[in-house]
Amino acid sequence: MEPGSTSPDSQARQDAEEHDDIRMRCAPNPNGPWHVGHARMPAVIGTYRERYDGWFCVRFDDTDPETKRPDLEAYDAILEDLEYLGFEPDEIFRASDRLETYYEHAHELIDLGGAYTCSCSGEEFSELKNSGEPCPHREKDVETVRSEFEDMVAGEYESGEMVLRVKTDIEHKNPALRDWVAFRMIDTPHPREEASEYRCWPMLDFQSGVDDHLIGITHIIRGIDLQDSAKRQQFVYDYFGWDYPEVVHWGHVQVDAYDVKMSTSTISELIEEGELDGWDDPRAPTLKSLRRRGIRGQAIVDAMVELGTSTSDVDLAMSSVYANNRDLVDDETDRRFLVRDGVELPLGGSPPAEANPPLHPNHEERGVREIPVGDAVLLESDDLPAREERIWLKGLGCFQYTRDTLQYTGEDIDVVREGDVDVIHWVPAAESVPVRLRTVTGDVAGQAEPEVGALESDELVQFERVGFARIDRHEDDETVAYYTHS
RNA sequence: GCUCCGAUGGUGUAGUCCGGCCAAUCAUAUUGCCCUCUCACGGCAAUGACCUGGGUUCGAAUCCCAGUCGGAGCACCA
Repeated sequence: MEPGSTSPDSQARQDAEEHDDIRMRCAPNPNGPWHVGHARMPAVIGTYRERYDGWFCVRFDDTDPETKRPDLEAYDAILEDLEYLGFEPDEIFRASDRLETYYEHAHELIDLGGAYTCSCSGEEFSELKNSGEPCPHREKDVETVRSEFEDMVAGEYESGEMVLRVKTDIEHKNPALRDWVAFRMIDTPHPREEASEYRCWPMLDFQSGVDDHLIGITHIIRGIDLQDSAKRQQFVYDYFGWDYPEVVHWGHVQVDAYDVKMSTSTISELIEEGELDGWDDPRAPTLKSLRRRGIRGQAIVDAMVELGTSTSDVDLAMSSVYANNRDLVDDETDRRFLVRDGVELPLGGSPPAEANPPLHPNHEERGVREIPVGDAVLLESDDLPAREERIWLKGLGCFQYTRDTLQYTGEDIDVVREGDVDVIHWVPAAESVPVRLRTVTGDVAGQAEPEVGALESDELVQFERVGFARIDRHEDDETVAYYTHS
């Protein structure tokens, strides 16, 4: 996979021929459940794994106990999100379990003359670095560096007092690559008990670079924000005589259809403030939310794979996820009636006592619904007929709106086929069940046909002329459903 | 300031490496028609794009240069 490649298929196929094995990793920072954008990595590497008989692991890069402090619940939340998408990692690592390994490699690097301890303040060093000048610590002898690094590992420095830098090229034309920090001191204990005693933590470029080699990663995909990482890590790989994996950088993903910014910290704050109910609030652009809305993980995965791996930023249209999902569920989803903000109209003219529309128009063998009609129905306000207008109540028959009453005319379906009578959905005013439909833009109240009150939790329905929804639960006074899409 | 990277319809993508088969693929979206007791599913059709300017060439979406626009890094974040 060469940088700039935009053809996942042809590229990966070519790569598969060059390597015995395709080994990839997904390296999340466990700071919360995943938002929609996070699905891209597992979608792509998971699909490649299946396609080329490869391998992938999840490696939690949790090496900053302070600024990017890991959330203990996020480790499992992320694995659940992964499962929802339909993938199981071949192996799971936590960087915070592997500190000793990083220390060993740091020692090795020091002995090779590839690193030095430095007590410059960030500001001081930055100034020197920007003018291409080495700091006085760069020429320390190996013995001193080794002993100072051991003191770092032993926790004998405070945060900010000492770092270990990789000796790269202080005059490199790209300032981003000059003598970068490999280890620093952090006073705050890691939230994981197993790692809480460590104070000397590796930076991403060191940790990730070492791990990618040790784990045998052959292909790395990462964001353009890390486009200098490979060049930085190359210095370490050169010291150790390692070959760097193939790298692809891709741009950021934006998702339309949401008011809420797709950012873990933003969503987290909104939940904190009570603006959102939780990570699975239908208004949140998270995987937990899509799951609760009844969207199949596969629909998301397919949409993500279609985005490819271009280095430019891309917009994911939720409509493409919805289109994929509709394709997946339409055939097996039963139809039901739901009337939002219903307006009650009395019936006259002795209509049938019960309506029996099919559960699915393309599958009559699945049977019919039983909807008692009663003396009055609810219609959506947009569907209200004009005076003397005829409408066809779906599954029931033709009615004419006369003197504030819907009078049954007993006409047959030909009036619809002739095209001058609109077909609309309805529910009985007396026996319908209250429904709260939770949507991306907020909750909507409605009434559904009686059988909806007995549907299993987790069942998907299509409310005719409204859209798909997942039955979430039945509370005392209402059924709660999550709107999937139209 | 220094350093990287990118630019095909509303969105995503194919084609770019190896110039002609591209008056540009497919999907989605939108619109219209057909089917239908749903504004679902299915079928048909329409709309709609190679950032700009130079250069090389018989020929450029594709190669070269410049510009414009956009993104990213230069953290003791990931």
